[in-house]
Amino acid sequence: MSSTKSKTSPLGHWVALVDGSNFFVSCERAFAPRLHGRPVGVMSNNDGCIIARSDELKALGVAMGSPVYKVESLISRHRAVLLSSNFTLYADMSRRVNEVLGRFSNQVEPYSIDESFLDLSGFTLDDLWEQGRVIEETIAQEVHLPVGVGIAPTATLAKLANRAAKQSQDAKVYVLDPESKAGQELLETTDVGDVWGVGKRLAERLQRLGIATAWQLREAPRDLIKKRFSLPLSRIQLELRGEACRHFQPSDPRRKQLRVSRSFGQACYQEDEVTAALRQHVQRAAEKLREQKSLAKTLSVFLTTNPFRKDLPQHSDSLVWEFAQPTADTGEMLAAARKLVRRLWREGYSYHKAGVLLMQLVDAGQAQMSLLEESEDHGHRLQRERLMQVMDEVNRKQGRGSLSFGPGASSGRWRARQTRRSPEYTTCWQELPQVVAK
DNA sequence: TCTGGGGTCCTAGGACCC
DNA sequence: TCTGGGGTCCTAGGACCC
Repeated sequence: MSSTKSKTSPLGHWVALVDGSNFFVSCERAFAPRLHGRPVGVMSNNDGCIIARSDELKALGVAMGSPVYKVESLISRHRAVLLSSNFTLYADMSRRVNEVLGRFSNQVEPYSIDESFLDLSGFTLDDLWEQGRVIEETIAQEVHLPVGVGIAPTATLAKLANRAAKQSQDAKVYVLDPESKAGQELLETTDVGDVWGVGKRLAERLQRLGIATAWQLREAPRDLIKKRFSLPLSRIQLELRGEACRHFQPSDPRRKQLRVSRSFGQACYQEDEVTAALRQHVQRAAEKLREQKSLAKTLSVFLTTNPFRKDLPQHSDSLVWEFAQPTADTGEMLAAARKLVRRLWREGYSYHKAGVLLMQLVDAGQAQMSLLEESEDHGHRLQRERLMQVMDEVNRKQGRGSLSFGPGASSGRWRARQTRRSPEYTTCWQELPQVVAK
């Protein structure tokens, strides 16, 4: 994660990966003590499948991604709790974790909602163990979340260290020194498919060549890997050897594309229902775009039937719209999306999901406006920009969707089911936890 | 009845150019 | 009998991630 390719030394380059254990479930538990000690799961957006599991739920054999209807009887038999996902809460908890991490390093890279990389260069091996423990304890005390801390010379090794931390019963912290005996043993007992960046396909190809463990990948001839595989795997091999290839990313990179899509609560047969869903998605996408101060050159709309329903006719398609000029104007995007839906729509299919993608994003500040733009158009554009600002402001203060284009979105078949959502404990005044004195 | 959503990077191959 | 050889740019799709 630094560009220097120095050999590992106790005082060298160290990366920590801090990762929330069963993150979504732990966020729910932080505000609901009744959930401790019980099997708990968090469901995907449409209450469709399980996307987070407590240890107790894992122990019951409920797999990641299981469709809810398939495990429902098991759930009730064991008095397990399933909750709808509450991403507003999880995002806020994630922010709090990163706030704490900022005290331990001036290089913190949030990698996903539940994990962050930290630069811990300069510590000795002993100090690293201690530092890891302090990080873990501080987050437990201040944010009430359990985390695992993996520390190693490179990001790829830190991922493995993090796995080891989680597997050990009590520690929650693991420092991986790849030059040590213990380090070698860890790599020897790790399946190559469990290495970060080695998916199912690559793992199969590697196994056919007799490369079955992380250690064997590390020790494989460079030529073989370079010749037979892609650049990413070649980098992974170097990272396993302790040579950093992945570098710290700026703390808040602008997305290169934005997507908003949802499965419908119930299948939709009417074009106007799907259009209503897309209207919400476009507005949310435009909001995200303005949040990161970008403009989009193109917008794409897609819709699809339910691929699991083999008994129904299938149709899925997408179309791209190119704007005359890069834009972040919700109205302009809605108009484009409407035209695309009209062209995509086919009568007689039961649609299951629709979404919008904003692509070819450019920096709003540096966007090159057409030199031919008349001053009248320019005035109009500024007016629209102010309108968008006001809308964003209101929605930020009053809650998402308070102000929107077109009819309100409170109902409709496409609305996601969210039957068991927890309150927004930390981000909404109306839903603050209440303490009752007796 | 009921199966998530949102990203990134890389590569191959076509179109086009000289 | 003989039918170039590179470049660059773009896009679709694969693979992977959480």
